[in-house]
Amino acid sequence: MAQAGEGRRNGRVTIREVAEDAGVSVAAVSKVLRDAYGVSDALRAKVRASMDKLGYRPLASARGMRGQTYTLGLVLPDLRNPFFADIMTGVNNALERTQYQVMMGISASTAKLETGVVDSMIDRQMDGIILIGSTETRESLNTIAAKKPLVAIGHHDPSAEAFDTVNNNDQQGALLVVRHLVAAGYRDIAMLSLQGEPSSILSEREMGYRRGMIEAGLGGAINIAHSPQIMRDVQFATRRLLQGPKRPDAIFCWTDFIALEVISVATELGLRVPQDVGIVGYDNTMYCDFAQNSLTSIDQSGELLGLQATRLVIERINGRTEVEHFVVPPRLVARRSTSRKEG
Amino acid sequence: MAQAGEGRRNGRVTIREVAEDAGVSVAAVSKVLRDAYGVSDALRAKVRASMDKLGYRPLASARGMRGQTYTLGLVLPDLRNPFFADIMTGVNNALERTQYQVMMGISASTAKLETGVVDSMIDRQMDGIILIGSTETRESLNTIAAKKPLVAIGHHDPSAEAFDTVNNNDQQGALLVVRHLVAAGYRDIAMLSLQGEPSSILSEREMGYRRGMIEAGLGGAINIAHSPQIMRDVQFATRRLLQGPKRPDAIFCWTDFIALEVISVATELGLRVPQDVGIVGYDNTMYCDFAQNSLTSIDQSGELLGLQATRLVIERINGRTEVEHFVVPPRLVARRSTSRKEG
DNA sequence: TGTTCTACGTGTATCGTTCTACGTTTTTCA
DNA sequence: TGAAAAACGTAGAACGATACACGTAGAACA
Repeated sequence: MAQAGEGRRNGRVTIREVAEDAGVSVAAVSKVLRDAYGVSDALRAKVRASMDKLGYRPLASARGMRGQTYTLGLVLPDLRNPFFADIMTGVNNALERTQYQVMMGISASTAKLETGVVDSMIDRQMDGIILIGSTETRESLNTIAAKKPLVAIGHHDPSAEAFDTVNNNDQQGALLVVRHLVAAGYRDIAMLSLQGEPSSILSEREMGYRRGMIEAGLGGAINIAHSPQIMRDVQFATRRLLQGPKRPDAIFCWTDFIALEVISVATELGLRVPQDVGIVGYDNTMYCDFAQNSLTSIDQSGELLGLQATRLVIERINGRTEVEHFVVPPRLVARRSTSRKEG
Repeated sequence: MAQAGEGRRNGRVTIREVAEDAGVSVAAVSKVLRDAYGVSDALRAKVRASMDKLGYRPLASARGMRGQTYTLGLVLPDLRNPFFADIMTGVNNALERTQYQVMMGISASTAKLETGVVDSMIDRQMDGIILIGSTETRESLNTIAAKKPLVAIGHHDPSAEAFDTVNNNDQQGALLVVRHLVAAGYRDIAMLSLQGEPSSILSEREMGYRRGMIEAGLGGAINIAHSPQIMRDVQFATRRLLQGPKRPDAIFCWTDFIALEVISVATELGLRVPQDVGIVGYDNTMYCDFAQNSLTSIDQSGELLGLQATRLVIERINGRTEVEHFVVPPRLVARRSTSRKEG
């Protein structure tokens, strides 16, 4: 029914045409658009009717010039870890009834790329930014926060003032892992952590691991290996651990899919999981539940994290300035990969 | 050393300040920015120096008002399937040396959400759009293509004129699967396909499966089950297949992680893979290679698909109007989940 | 009836970039 | 050496939505 016709640019209807059609001023239409103060119900209805009739959609670029773009930026470390899908579900749920849209970018877990993605989100006038697993320094984050409302998921900095954080208690999560393994009879517990730019999540998990080991009187067995997120390197690091002089009888891996690879390597080396070696992951992603994996893992409620982060960033867009740090308790989900008894 | 100072809006440096600093006109700076015709090397160097000095970054909203935003939109069906990470790698490689940035959205495999995401990308003036696994009709896609350069990955429509497509030959892929299974001695081969809005990829794969079965003289054993992408439903559908009156001795699953769940259910039912039942996936994602899965799958070169799609969309942005349909041959990667001999 | 207040509408300058139309300088070639 | 063409640079008007500052009508109060 596009009777508008007038549309010059790509057939797009402008706010002017809506105003004309509804017989009101351009500014009145803008107010309806923004749910701003000073619009009667009658006028609102009239304007909405015209918008529907003409199929009007506000142009984000034009809005961005003076106001908001109603876009949030979400930066993921990578697309291979299904844990981020859980976070995304929470974000989408939080955005359900708002007029915000989320756009995602990938940082590939490097500060350089992350900076590039964040800068380009700022250039694109995103109203707020959610950063998952950031590897940037606090100063960088403060710089970003000075420009846009910022919430970091998976970044421990409880004294940060300029941006909010949303986390599970990673140190406690790692502690739960060690306690669980010790209770199951494992003693030489190694940890396989991520090599690369320092991340506060990982140092928290490593700290929790150390604390747990010391608490159990196993301080002498502390053994942290590091590997990049590349399969070849993970295999290499795992072989080194399992074929070394003092073979660990359990490996705590920093995330699930690394743990799955470790199971794979252990199996190929002729070791039985969980009898010869117990394996634990982190994030409790869906792959843990498959019978062939049955991987013990830590659940950190990704969906809740995403939901809270979104709430926080929108609150900041709406003017909140006091900082808020949200923390979820982790929960251990025991599966076959650590059940020595039944093995 | 931000000597600009003047910056009114959020301390942002504008093109005007760059021009002033470099002692040239605003339009000259714009030309440098766009690599446009009519700029001497000397001027270009001068302007670039000023941009670096002031830390200037063009504002996408302002660019969008008259020109391009240098942003591509990439729509993924979901974040749980690691196959899309491969495509993303290809996209990023193709964008390496350009000034384009990619922003991702999620369609959740439903036409309604997909439309919402695409519309919001058009509102945000993305210069081009890449759609993965679209479930929309050809008319919808034509409507989008009328507004923005469009490339569909994983959407078979060889007679489409308004947009390009990039695919692997899904029918042949499924054919390879059936031939491989038959050669390995399987006969009652079932297929587990996706339930939901019709997708051309799946109908191609189903077609290939049927053709393969008929070709092998197994037309009578054709058996296609459908299940949504929800674990509970996949489990239910798998049990129904494996506990039904005529138990298949092989199951071809439409994507890898569904196949992994099928292995899981089969194992829990006391069936041995591959002896009692052979399992095949599609996409050859990294999980296939894990020893505990060792899943036979079809490789469709996600990285290449992403690279080509990006090339095509940029070509369209630069003016190409003739349609191009790019097809990659699929390749079967045999693993233990179908090797009956050694089992 | 007049005054003040409040709720609601409107006109228009403005945001930062692109790009057209034109002006000026340099090069080419007979 | 002169004319034409090529190369380069500039001014300033758009683009579409926002939000400020203002205008107006009606209610409340005395």
